[in-house]
Amino acid sequence: MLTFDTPNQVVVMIEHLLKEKVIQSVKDLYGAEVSVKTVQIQKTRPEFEGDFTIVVYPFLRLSKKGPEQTAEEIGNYLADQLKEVESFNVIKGFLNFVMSNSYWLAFFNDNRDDGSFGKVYAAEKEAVVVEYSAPNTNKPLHLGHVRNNLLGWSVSEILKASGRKVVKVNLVNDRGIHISKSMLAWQKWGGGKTPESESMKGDKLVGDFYVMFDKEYKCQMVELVESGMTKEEAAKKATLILEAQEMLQKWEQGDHATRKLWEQMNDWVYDGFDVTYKRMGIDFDKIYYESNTYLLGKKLVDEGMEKGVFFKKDDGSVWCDLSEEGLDEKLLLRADRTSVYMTQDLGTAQLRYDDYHPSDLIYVVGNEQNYHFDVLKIIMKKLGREWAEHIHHLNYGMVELPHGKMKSREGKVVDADDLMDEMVEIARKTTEELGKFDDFTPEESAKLYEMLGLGALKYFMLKVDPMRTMLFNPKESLDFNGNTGPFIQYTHARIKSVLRKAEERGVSYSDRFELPGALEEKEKNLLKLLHDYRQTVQMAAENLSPAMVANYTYELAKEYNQFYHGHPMLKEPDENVRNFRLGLSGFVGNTIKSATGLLGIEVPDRM
RNA sequence: GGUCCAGUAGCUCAGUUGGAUAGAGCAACAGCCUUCUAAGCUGUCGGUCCCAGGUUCGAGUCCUGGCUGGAUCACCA
Repeated sequence: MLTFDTPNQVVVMIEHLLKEKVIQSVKDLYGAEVSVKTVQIQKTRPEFEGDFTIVVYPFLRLSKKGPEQTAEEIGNYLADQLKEVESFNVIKGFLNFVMSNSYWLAFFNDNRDDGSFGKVYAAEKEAVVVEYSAPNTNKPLHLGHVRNNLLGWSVSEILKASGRKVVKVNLVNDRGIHISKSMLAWQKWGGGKTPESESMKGDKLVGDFYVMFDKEYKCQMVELVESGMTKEEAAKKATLILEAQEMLQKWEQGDHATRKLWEQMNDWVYDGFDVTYKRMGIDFDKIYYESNTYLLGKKLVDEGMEKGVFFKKDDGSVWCDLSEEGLDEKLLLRADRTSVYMTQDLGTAQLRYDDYHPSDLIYVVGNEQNYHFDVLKIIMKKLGREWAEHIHHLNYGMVELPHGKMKSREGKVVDADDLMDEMVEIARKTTEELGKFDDFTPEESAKLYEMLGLGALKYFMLKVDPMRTMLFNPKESLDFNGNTGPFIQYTHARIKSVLRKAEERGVSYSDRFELPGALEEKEKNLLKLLHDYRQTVQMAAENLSPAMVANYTYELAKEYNQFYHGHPMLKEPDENVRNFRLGLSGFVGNTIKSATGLLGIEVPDRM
């Protein structure tokens, strides 16, 4: 999705070297040019001997020889020229290279203690702006926001680790007709209730009034329909909606009392959101408020009128004609001059561009808004903003529940706070059932449960490709075994435990190693996986996909557990082998910590 | 109806720009704790990669057409 403007020089990998040599070998052997793209390098499948594999089928046209012979010739060429290549074998059109032990050992020795292994912090000058969360001030955060927040935060961290400068921004949807609804409900039926008087989180209190409004509004509509109105008429004529509209206009005119109420209720909500964000572990570099940007949006609408790209209808409403693009007409300003969603987003996009002149603007927003972002891009381009080309909509699928969908207006949602509570509670129960660590203080235990519960939740949400609609089944999703966050956390704790024991026994394993003999299969597998980490981070950044990091981390943890099972360390008599395995464990531990860090998952030293 | 997205084991999901015999976890069943953490490891069972064509040395992956599911096409945000 994102392309790298500056090729990454810091991460020079053996794959690149192999590629270059293959291109050269084809040139020298067959006198033909091949592009970088046609050279495919992949990891050798476990059932064959080798570390890297090159597919030679694409070169047969040039060599005018059979696959085996071509592979043999290229293999000889590379084995001759690269000291890192130990040997090679050919199976059909597949050329498998075995890298030398000294290559793997050098990789191991050079990187195992590097705390920033796999990450590249050579920041570009221009930032990438990532918007996520974008809450609505009258709805408490729910399951959908959880996916959004985790995705946005993690994508930002991954981009940073890949060498980009990132600005994390939130856009608070703090104005509009929906806000008037909860304000009106509070005025009418609130009886002066406050978060303090009710001992409630502010966002929950305001959310309740929003639900209350909707309920009463529906009652009014039913009455009107019974008195002979059509449904559409009733929806427009109900006194509650008329009052809400009047309130919105008062707000836009800056009416003192209305503004004051609005500020007070918003403050309640922000206090509530802060608690949720903090617990979730996400943060922002900058917060935009729509109440500050919608006026800029209106200016852009005026600009569009002057440029003749928008037009006005008889009632005074302003529209943009998108029929050339195969779309409809889009409303930008109501007849009463109040702004709509698109107006605000035009303004925020402009403001954000002016603030940072970013190379890319990423919007983490659900896929139900694909149309909105298509339109946003088109309109910005019509206004002559060339940078609109760099707007990316990172859309993600909805989170569905086993029994139908969530409906926030009816209050049928999986609330983010409740969900976190539940996960942490399960972590507590599970740990207690396993009978672990009676020596933990209550504070230490609480911290561990929090880590595990949230780790399970985060991993569950992030391991799935963002594009997919995912199913959240509370019963099955809250598992702590298998492909889960706690499994990875457990692996880390296990590694730390061994290293702790080694230290207690005074075993030092910090030297560079010269390993006698060959690496064992599991050891080699681990080295290969660790070797992949840098590439995984880069790919995850390009694809804006935390799922790639999550799945990589699982593979690594799984491979380590297999290694752990069959390879003693502290009891290994050969000191050199023992120390190598301890060093390898440390390397894996560091990498797990680094990778989970990109996902916002903390790993404990004991569990 | 138009547009966009998805469809892989009973369930939840992996599957880097097309590459070798499509992989995990859960569930089910059978094993492994006096030995560095059993939240682990090993094994068994489980597949028409939605269907049909096409492209080519090669298709889960690309193209076309269907089928199924979801989203969207608001003076809600």
